[in-house]
Amino acid sequence: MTECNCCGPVCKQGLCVQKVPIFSALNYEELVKISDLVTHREYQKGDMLLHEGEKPGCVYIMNEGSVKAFKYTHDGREQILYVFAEGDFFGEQYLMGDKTAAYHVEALEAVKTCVLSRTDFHRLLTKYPGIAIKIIETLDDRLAHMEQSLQSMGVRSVDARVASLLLYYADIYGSPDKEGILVRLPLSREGIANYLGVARETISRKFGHMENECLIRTINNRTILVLNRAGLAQVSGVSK
Amino acid sequence: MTECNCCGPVCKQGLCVQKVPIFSALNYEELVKISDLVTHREYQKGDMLLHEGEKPGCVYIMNEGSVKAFKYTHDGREQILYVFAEGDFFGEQYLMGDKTAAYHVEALEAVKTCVLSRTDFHRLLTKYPGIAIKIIETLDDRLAHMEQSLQSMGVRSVDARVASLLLYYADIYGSPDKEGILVRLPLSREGIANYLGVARETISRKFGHMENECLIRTINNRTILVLNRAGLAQVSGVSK
DNA sequence: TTCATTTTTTGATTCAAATCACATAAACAC
DNA sequence: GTGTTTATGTGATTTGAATCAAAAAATGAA
Repeated sequence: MTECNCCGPVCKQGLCVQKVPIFSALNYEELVKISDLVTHREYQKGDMLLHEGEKPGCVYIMNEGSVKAFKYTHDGREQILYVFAEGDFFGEQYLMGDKTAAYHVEALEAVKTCVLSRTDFHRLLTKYPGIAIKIIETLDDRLAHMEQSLQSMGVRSVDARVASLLLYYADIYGSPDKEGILVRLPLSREGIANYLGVARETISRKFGHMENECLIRTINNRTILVLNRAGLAQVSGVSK
Repeated sequence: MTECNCCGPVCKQGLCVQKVPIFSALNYEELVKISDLVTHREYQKGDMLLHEGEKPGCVYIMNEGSVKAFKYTHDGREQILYVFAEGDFFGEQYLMGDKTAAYHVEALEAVKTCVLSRTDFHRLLTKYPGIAIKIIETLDDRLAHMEQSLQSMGVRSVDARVASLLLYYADIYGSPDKEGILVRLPLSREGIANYLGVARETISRKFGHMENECLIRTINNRTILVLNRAGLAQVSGVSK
């Protein structure tokens, strides 16, 4: 990890905090004030931003790149809980009480973050209730997403879970292409397996099966082409 | 559902909103003010408080009894997401944007709630940032709990999941007894199955197995005695 | 109490995914 | 490029939980 000096006049011009939805309620002047409170950090792929059990004392706001948040299960496997990308934030849990981080956070690629100290963050919330409300909204969204995941995990078939994850990635990371939607996956097969809580081999087999059914085409390890979005949606919604 | 008139001078004496952790940052006068904004509702077992897809326009604060929040999966099964009891709140998601309820909420027994309108709630958040911060904390806790559940669902064996749910119930609903911890379960076997996302029969078998191992004793359909807490913890933590 | 209804338990069978054991391919460093 | 390492794919087998089908208990009402 390296402290970068991208801030100062240059950054304020671009106003990196502008990217962050939780600050969207603020006007330009307020954003400038917040920029002053923010420091920046850069990480390489594989670097740890946070370890489970630590007490970081600051909020991380994702500026560039993506990270995975995960825990190890008792039998030593990695369970991925979130992938955070540009505009997402994490670490707010530890600012209030004296809680420690509930998961590890590791860079999936080169990453730039904006960092706000515990005290500054707290002060901001008190001064600008709009930010707090934005955060509540974001947390509610995240919660809704977790609820959705929990529902998938608990009840739906693995086929459905894989299909619905692919649809989700297609929506957020996909770009239209002549034959379908080109999707750069944020995670490897193994990562996807760890996220869905299934075996790596199972993902291979499911992808293979979907390819036979002409729902997708794998381009390389990190890229797939969604050929039949409706078909995937069918699989994701109708458990067989 | 019936509107109750328990409020007025009598309620203010008892100050029902006092029970609610999200208002714990406030002083007595502030609590009294909020009491004025709150209306009360009562429900019978089986009554619906909220339907998925509705836009209720108010926050529900649990005063007495318990409710389950659930969705139906595509294959028609019920997936329970939460059991809310005294002091919990829900419905805040719908106050911000124009979102609709993400789940059904049904009374598990006789229930009393405090209800705050969308606008009053919003006004409170803006006026008392402390409440917003409390809510952020609560949502973070809830999120942490979901993360935990998601992790269990995805990776841990069913034995471990059952054991960890029993431990959780023992901690929040249990009372010490000469032989162990007496636990009144908030859900039936079927409810537990729907919460964990497994078949009802599987819960029966797991309970039976745990009884053979002298970890628990079933008293009746809704009550169990935890005989060996450490043993349960062992099962919950060590996947075999 | 007794009866009816609902909930739970138990057994037999099926099935989907995990695991194990490699083969193959892709990514990366030099 | 070549070789090395890491990631992915495939087959054979095992396994744990779902499902199907009744039986037995518990609960609730009259």
